[in-house]
Amino acid sequence: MRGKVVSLLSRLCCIKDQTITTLKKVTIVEVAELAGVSVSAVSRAFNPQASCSDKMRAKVMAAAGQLGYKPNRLARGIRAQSKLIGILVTDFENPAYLTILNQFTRSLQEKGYHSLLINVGEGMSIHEAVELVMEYQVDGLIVTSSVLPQQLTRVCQQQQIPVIIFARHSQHNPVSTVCCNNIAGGRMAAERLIAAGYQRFAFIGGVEGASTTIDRQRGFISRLVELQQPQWQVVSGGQHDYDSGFAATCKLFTQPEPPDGLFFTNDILAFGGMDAVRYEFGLRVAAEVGIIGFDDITAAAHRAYDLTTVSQPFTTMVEATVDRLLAEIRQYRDDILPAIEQIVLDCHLVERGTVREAGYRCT
Amino acid sequence: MRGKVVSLLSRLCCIKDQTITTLKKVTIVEVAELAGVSVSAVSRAFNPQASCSDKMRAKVMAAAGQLGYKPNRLARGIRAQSKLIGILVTDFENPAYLTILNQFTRSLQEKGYHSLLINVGEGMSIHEAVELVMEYQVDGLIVTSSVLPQQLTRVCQQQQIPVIIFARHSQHNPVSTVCCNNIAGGRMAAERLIAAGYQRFAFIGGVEGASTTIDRQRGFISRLVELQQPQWQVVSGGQHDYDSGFAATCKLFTQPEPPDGLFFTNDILAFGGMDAVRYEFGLRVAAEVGIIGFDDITAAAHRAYDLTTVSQPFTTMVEATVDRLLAEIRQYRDDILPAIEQIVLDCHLVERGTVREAGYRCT
DNA sequence: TATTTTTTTGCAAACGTTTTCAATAAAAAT
DNA sequence: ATTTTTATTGAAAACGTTTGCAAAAAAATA
Repeated sequence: MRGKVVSLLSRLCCIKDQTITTLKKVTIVEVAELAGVSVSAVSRAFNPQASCSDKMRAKVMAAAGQLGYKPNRLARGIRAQSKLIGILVTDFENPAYLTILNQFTRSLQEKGYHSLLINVGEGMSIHEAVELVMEYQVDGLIVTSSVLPQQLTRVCQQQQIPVIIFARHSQHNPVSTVCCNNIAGGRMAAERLIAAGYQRFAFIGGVEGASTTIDRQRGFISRLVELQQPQWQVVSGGQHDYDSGFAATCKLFTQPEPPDGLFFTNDILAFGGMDAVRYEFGLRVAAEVGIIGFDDITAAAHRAYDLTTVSQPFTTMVEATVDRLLAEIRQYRDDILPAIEQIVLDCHLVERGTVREAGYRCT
Repeated sequence: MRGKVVSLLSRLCCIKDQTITTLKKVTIVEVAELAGVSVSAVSRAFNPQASCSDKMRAKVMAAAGQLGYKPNRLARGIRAQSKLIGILVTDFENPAYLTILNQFTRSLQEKGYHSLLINVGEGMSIHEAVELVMEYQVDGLIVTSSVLPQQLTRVCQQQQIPVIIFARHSQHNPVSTVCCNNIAGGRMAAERLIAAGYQRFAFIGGVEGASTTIDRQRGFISRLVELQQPQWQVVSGGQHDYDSGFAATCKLFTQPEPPDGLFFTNDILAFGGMDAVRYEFGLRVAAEVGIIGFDDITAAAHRAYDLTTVSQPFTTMVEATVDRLLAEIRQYRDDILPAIEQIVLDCHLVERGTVREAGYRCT
């Protein structure tokens, strides 16, 4: 670590004869004493659903305000709800997840919940992550971009902790999921590329085995086959990043008969592929090679890319996830076993500049 | 919300005569009973620093394992540490913050702490955010890309909650900070652009008033002045995003004598500016217009941008922040009042393709 | 072996809330 | 005015841990 450190000798305030003056934490009992009411009254005054007269509430709030009382949510959490939602994230490469995190945290906050963010990856398996959030007594769990082993969904169910899988689906696992119609998205891409008259197609995946990629590929290929396109291939970049897209595309274009209609499983890969096409092979994007991505991240609209892509309705997906999660929390509280819901939202193609116009006839 | 919902009627397991079979949560007392020891013994067995014989620990762990016991961190938190760190984030536009969040969460997890992520913005003022994390009894607080009102630092200090400001500094506020040497970064940019022979300079800021931007601008301009450059101007994009950079640059290039050496306060703005320069005005980047950004985000290395930029040492900055925060937590625990440290780390210029070679002489 | 020191253990009291239950007060109905 | 119903309150028992204190056990010393 290079750089310099400026150390200020002592704080401006709160020092008195070398000892620290700490403000003792004010609790519910101090408030009760000052207000001249019982401890339970104070508790009720702070809980909207509890039975408490307006007069009482006013008296308590006055005392609380005077003392600067703030409830201890940990203590509350050991009897009542923690108001904590665990959010499990694996993919920190795709900038879409910053947008998604923004929306999750905001939406949860609006509804009085807060986010315990867990980074699952090296040093933290999904198993450990689930155990961890359970130790924190979360009221619910959101799993993004990965899938939960069946054993873990069972554990959550037994503890009555609802789980929603975001942007993945898992057929054999009894758990609610929210994702977009990836198959339809793949079909749109195929149709658009065919309409533009491209003839040799390629699907470029990222991490192998992701349900999203499998669906997008399936949709893409099935539509190609339906429309009698004989020439297509499927390759995998390995990772969900720019370099993987770049490298996979380089490989494609050193073949004897390179493709001319490329569909990438996400925008980042598409950026890599596009840059390989134009800068490494000197081909004209759209005119000679059509490119479609998936996600519609912010940078897809940048002039440097101007990427035609299948847009995922992230905002509605997040909203649906939060709504569903809170609904399941309520149901568990009312001793109803929530049904499993697999919510699939429509995606749509955003036309930009990386695919030539439909109706193009090659000579 | 458009799309379809598939509802599965009932879960595969855990249903029995229309009622839910819940696994009662196993607590420390069940473990104690099974192991035939006291409750406190179990507690100590789970706390590494507590005095507990190996034999006892083994016995307890066996019983705990058999019952599937997991400690309740909320209950623990009301007497001991919560192991929760509040992370306040305002900027969800800049993809750098996804990287930063990745590193913060990972680093904290490695050290046994976990992240309470708060989205401060509309609906959640910084004031509310601080109050909120205090209600959750966080052991420490990290504030990214914004500055804390002095009143709030005092509150945290009184409650013995250490705070580190990340990527900002505040002179008049007694709080530890970690950032890079933004002034030096600005000077590097000036030197490099001058060396390449550009002559009319512009600094393009984002949100007004950010300490980082002020420093970068100050460093840039002061070096221009030192090297006797008479022509420079300062403009502000308003936001920290692509469109602001694009728009600000368009304005610059509709002046009678547009600049030819551009320094943007971050990479996203620079992307916007660069795209304006080449696609809107048809100028050649580097050859005709030099562009330098700040941050060195992933996309700066993409071939489509290949942006020369001042690199912030995010990894070391995060590490320094976490180290310092945990050190202050220990100090508070040992009744030492932590000193205020302002850690400033070196940044460096990453040479890419948006500035022509040094030594260029214009005709 | 007898004594001192150190380590390990259990008991019981916190920690700051919520919640059940019964009692009281207020309102509504007779 | 009396009874019934409903809303509000307080006392005390949870909730699942940690921790101070003292007793007991083990280890070290004489």
